[in-house]
Amino acid sequence: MKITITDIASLAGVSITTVSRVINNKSKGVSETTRQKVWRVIEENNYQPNAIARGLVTKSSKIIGLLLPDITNPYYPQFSKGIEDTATRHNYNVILCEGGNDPSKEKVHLDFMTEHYVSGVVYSNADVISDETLEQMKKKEMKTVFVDSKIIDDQAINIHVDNHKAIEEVMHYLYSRGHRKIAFLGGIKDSYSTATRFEGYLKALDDLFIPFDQRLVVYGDFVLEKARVAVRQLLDKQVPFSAIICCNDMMAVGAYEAFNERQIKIPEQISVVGFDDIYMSKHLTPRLTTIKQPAYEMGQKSAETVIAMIEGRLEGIKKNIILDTELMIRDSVADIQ
Amino acid sequence: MKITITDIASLAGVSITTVSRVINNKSKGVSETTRQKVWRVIEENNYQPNAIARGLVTKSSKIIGLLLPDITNPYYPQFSKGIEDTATRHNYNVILCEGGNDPSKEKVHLDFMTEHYVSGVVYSNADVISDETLEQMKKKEMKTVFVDSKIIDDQAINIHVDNHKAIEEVMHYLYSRGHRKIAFLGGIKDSYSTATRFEGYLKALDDLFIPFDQRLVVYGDFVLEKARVAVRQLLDKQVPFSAIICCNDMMAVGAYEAFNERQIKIPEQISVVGFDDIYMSKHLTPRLTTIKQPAYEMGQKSAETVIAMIEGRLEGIKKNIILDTELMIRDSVADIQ
DNA sequence: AGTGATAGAGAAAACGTTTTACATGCCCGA
DNA sequence: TCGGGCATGTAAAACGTTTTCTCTATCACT
Repeated sequence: MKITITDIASLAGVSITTVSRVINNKSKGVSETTRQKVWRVIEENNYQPNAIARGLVTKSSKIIGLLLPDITNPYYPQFSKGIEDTATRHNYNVILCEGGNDPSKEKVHLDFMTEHYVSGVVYSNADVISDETLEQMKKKEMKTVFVDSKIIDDQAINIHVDNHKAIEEVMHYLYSRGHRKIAFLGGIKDSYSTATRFEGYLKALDDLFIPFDQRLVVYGDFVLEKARVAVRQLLDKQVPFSAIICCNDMMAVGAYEAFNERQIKIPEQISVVGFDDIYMSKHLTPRLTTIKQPAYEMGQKSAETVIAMIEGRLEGIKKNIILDTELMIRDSVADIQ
Repeated sequence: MKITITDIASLAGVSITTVSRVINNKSKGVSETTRQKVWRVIEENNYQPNAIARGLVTKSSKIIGLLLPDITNPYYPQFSKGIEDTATRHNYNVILCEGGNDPSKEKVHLDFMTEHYVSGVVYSNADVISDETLEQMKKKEMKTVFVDSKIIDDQAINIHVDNHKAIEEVMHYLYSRGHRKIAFLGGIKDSYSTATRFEGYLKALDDLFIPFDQRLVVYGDFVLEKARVAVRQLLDKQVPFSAIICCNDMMAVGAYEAFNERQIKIPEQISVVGFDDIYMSKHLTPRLTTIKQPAYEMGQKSAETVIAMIEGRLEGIKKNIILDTELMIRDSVADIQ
C-alpha cells in the first residue's frame, strides 16, 4: 500500500495543500514550523510523490525523449551520455528510442512520447521523418531540438557540426600532403550528413582545381561491412586514387579491412581519413586520422537547449547552433610520393 | 488545445466509457457499429489517449527502467539494443539511466523510476547498491531483473553468463597452447563479474596444477587507460608470463598498447585474450581472441523476463537464468615455444 | 475603533483516464 | 404474460496530485 500526500497530511495534522506547498518548495503560505514538521513526517515515512498524478495536472513528465537511429553506432553512446548527464543534473530523465532510420518506427516512438507528455525531445538524424509526422509534432507543440538533421523548418532549433567546413579542411590537408585523387565514401546517400559532406567535397575539389570523378564516390550506409564491400567495388574499378575520406570511423575500419585484404598498405599506399573520432579510432593500427565531432558536447548542448526550451528560457538561444570539429591528425595519412 | 476522450465521446455521440472500451479493445460492451463509428472519430481527430491519466488509474506506465553503469562501454549499447528492441515489440519504452557505479546516483535514478511508476526495471551490474535502497525496492515491489549482479536476494530474478566456466575454458585453452604463466587483468576489484572470473581463474590454476602467483594479478577497472597502466606496472615487476586474460575487451586494447610501447609482439611474445567480444574485437590487429558474451541476447532475455513479470506470466521463469559464452578463437593467442 | 494588508492555512475543483455498478431494451422460453 | 439473461450502454467514483479561491487571524496604521 503506497503512502500518499493525504496520508502525510493527516499524519502531520495539516491539509494536503500545505504538504504540496512544502514538497514543491513554495516560498509562501506555510510557516517555518509547519514546514519542518511536514518534512519530518515525509522523511519518517519515506514518502515519494506520485509523479504520474503530478504530471496529470502539470502536464509534464520531466522526461526527455531521445530519438536516434542506432545506439550501436559508437558515436551515439557518447552523445547519449552527454544528454543523460545533463538531463540528470537538471532532474530530468531520458527515454531512449531507436528509430533505425525507419519512418514508421520513429512514428511509433514519437507517438509514445506525446502520449506520455515528455517534456521535450532530442531528435537526432531526422532524415526520414514524414511531413505528416512533422506536422503532428508541430501541432502538439513538442519542444524539440533537431541534431544533425536537415533543416526542415526554420522555426525549429537545430544543432549541427559544420560538415561543409570540416570536409573542406580535410581536403586541403590531404592536398597539402600531395594527394590529388581523393575518393569519397559516403554514408546513407540522402542523409543530411552525407549530403552536406559531399557538398563540401565538391566545393573543395573545385577550389583546388581537381576535376570531379564520379567513379571515386561510393556509399557504405555508415556501417562497417557495407563500407568494406563498397571499397572492394571501388578498387575493382581500377580507377587510381591515393586517399579516401570516409563519412564515419566505422566505415574507415571497413576500408582498412578492404585494403588489408588486397595487401594495400595504409598509409604508405593509401591514406584514409574518417569522421567522428570514436573512441576506438586512436587505438586502430594505424591510428586513424579523423575529423572529431564533439559527440559528448553535442549531447550536452542538445539537452541544455531542450531544457531551456522547456523551462521557457529562450532569450539566448540561437535557432542554429553549430559546434566545431577538429582534425585529429594521426597516422593514417602519408605524404604522397 | 489537446483533444480528450470526452471530446471523442461527444463527437461520436456515445459515452466516455464506450470510447474507453474501444480504445482498449475490450471485447464486450460495444457493438460492431459503434466500435467502427468511434474509431472513425478517433482517427479523424488524431486522438491520442493521455498516457499519464491512464497511468494514474492503472498504476503502470509501460516504461521499463534500464539502469547500467556506463553506456559508453561498448558492451552496453548492444545490450541496450536488445532491451529496446524487445521492449518496443511489446509496446514498452525504455528509460536509460547511468549509475556510474555510484550508489547515490543509482538511488536518484531508482527514485525517479518509482515515482514514475515504471512497469519494471532491468538493473545491470548492481554491485554497489546499498541495503537500504534494496530494501526500498523490495517494499515498493518493483518488478526487477538483475543482470550480471551478485545474487543479493534469492527471491530476485538474475540473469548471468557463467563467468566461472568461461574463464576455466579459456584457461584450459591457453594451457593446451602451452601457456603456464598466465596473468589476470581484472576489472573493478569487488564487482561481481571480476570476482567470479577471478574464482574461475583460481579454480583452473588449481586443476592444471599451476601455482598461483599474486604478482600476476592486476586490476584495470574495466577501462582502457587504467588497464594500460596496470599492464605497464605488471611488466615492471619483471615476473615472466606468456599470456594475459583481460576481464573485458577494452582492457585488452589497453594491454595491446602497453605491449606495443615496449615492442612486445602479440601474439609472438605474449598472448592476449579478452572478454565480451565487442564489435571492434574482430577488427583489431591482431584480431582479438575473446570470450563472447551474448550482449544483445542478454538484453532481449532481460526485457522478455521483466515483461513477463509485469504481465504476471511467471510460470516458466527461472530465478537464475544463465546464458552461454563462446570462446572466439582469433589471432591474439599463439603456441608457446 | 475601524480599515486594509498580509501571512498562514484549508476546501474543492481540475487534470483525463479506467472501472464499477447500474440501467435499458430486447429476445426467448415457459 | 412474465421473468431471466444478454447486449449495449451510461453515470459516477476513483486515481494522487496542483492550483485557485476563500477564510481567518494578526498586525499596522489612521
